[in-house]
Amino acid sequence: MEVELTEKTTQSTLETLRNIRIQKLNDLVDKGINPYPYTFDRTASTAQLHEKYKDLPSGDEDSEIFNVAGRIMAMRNTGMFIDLIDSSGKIQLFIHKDNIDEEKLKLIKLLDVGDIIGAYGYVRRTPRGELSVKVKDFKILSKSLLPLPEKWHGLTDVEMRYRQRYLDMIMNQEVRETFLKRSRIVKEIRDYLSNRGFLEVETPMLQTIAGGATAKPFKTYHNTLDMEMYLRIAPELYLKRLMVGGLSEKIFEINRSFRNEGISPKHNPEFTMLELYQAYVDYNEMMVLTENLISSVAQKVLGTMIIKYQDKEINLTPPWDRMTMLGAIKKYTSVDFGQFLSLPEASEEAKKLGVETEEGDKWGIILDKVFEALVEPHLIQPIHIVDYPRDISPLAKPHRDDNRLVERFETRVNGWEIANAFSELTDPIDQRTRFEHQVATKSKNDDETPAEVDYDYVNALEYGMPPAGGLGIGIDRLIMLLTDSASIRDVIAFPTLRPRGKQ
RNA sequence: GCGCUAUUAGCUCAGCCGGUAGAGCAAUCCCCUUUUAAGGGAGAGGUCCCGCGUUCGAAUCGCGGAUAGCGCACCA
Repeated sequence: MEVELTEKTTQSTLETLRNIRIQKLNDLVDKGINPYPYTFDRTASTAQLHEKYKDLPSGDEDSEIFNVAGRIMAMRNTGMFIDLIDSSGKIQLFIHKDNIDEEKLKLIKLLDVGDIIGAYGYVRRTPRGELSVKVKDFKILSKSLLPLPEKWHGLTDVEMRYRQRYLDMIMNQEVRETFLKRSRIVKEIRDYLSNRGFLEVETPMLQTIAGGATAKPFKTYHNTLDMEMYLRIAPELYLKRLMVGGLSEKIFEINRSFRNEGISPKHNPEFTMLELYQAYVDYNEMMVLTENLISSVAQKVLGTMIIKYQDKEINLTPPWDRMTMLGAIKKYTSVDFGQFLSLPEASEEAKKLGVETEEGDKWGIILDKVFEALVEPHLIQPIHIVDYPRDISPLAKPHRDDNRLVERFETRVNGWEIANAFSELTDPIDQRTRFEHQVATKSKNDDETPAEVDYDYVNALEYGMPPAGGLGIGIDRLIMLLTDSASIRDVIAFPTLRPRGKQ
């Protein structure tokens, strides 16, 4: 089967390069070689060979035969030396006329950088110290038709790195490492929780009322049911229904939520969250769990609890500091908002500190704004900020000692909110009142507060939910910290981008 | 959503007080053959992001648009 060349009067350079490779592909077919065969019996990874032969002296060779496979990243001396990469690393292939069929040797002319090949041979370390596979035979496993980016500078164009992540991964080893770490981090979280009796569950991403957080949802539509639906902004209300059901005293979910909001180095429209609930404990237990979980994952994946993020050093060794929200504000602004109970007073004090507030801002919102502007930037080392204003926390139990507050904490690392947890509100009457109040006082341009009360959830609570601690952790941000990534797009393989007209 | 910046060969980048384009790598052909960004030689490759304008003349100046990065706003 011959492949037709692109018929065009004006060929772009890329089309020309592609056509040359298609010609090589046709030459292979003419020789009876399938350029896209089915299998290859790989017997060693490049890393395994480097490990096995790390003490092999320069100039020496072994007689054991291996099959390696991977992508050609460079060819030197007209193909006599080939750099081959696989997922574990890189090794040099040495293809010399003394070791290989004359016919096979000619095939090298039909190879290109980017092709995936399998090679058969034994290991030799060259006099210059490079571990190589001395190739007796090789097989083309996939003919590549498009040229890879330049070998020295690689692929640096950020847009192309995100749009064509596969190229980014081929060209940039550290990108592969980041995503390998991402996978290991998520696995360690699962293992940590499973080992402590947490049951992993899945709850709906398609919801009729997007609740469990304050955020603008994505809207979508179900044809057969003929109704609008929303992509979830949080799994919270469904996970707590499972707590009512008593499926397990400890449950967790790690999966995507979606928020129809701005995109930034710390925000992607779809992001991964861990949420967990544990019956019969309060938020104090969640603080301990948070720091033990995160520090343990760091230790397992990175081998240390002291991590570097950009130019900072962050020590994740538990226990972590704790400070009340009011206390933290007092520490960094010298203003005790606990004494400014009335709205006008609080607003006035915020203004004095240079924090803009808006008409209609509640006491808790003013506090939150002051906190974000003046306190958050100082919180580089891990810290639990404890006891939040009641009016920004509709799903948390009232504080047992102060009715303006709820039993909620947010864990800050590097100034970012990494975790958010409460003593979960289980009082159905209080919950109903708060939801109804929320919906009733929702202002016109507020597209983040749910438009209707989730009475089904309130109904579930009326059957009785055990007292419970609940915890949410932003997985992407945690991975950013643990992989020293500056942008959330560096830890999400395919971040949300506008489509391009042409590629 | 607003502001700033970027967009030139497949890739990485020069060129920008206006005179219609260059390099390195990759690719092609030749030479060489134990290389490490292999080396030597030759030739080739472009809607300078798109559109409109100013001008005798625009990659370069102006306006509009596209996409992206960063900052702000919103949020995790």
